[in-house]
Amino acid sequence: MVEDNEEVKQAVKVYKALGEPTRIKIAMLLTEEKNLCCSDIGSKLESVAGSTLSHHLKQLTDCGLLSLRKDGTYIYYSVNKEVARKYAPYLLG
Amino acid sequence: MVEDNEEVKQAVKVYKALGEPTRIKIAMLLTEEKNLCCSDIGSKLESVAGSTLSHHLKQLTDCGLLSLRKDGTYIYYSVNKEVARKYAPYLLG
DNA sequence: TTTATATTTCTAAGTTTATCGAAATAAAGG
DNA sequence: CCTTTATTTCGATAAACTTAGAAATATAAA
Repeated sequence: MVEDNEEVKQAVKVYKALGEPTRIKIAMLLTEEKNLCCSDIGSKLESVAGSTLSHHLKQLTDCGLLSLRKDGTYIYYSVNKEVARKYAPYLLG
Repeated sequence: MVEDNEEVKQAVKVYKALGEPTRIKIAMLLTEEKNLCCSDIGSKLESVAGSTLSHHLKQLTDCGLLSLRKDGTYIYYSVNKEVARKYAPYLLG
């Protein structure tokens, strides 16, 4: 019987996060150019509401794939390369 | 602007397939032991209806992650290692 | 040919997800 | 303090997904 340990749970979260076109594009954007903020990212995608983007970024950070740094009103996102390397090195090119 | 080429579409499909607990377990099972048939796989998971299992296996093969070999009434599944290596080498341990 | 086994397809239910707009929160600048 | 900008939370809706049972299909075996 296959079990469901914490590492597998994280893998599922990461893959669920990447299994959506907008989110994989965000992840790919951030491997090319780090430290983009929410609105920078929005301007590089087509027509996504801010609230939608916020949900996507939350999923990507909750699974550990993105990390963030707050600076004033802005939040700068980057790819957490260790997590990407472990589960989806495809992102790193 | 980020574009949506065929390779990215396959990546999304693969990650969507792996972003579900039953399916990632199937994929992991099949990296350990190749050439399992649908009912073998079912017996290694807990309580999944045959029809459900069939849908999961279809998703995993449609994205290219599994390949299959028919033999009589049975269908034996294996992991397509090239695809796994490209998108999710995590599966290969 | 009848029976048994393996798998798929169909249909339907219940759940989750993606999305948006509007309101709320947070911080900066005037 | 008021305004602007950045982001999140809330509430709602439509689409997609997971699941299962029943019926259908396919193959093998008796």
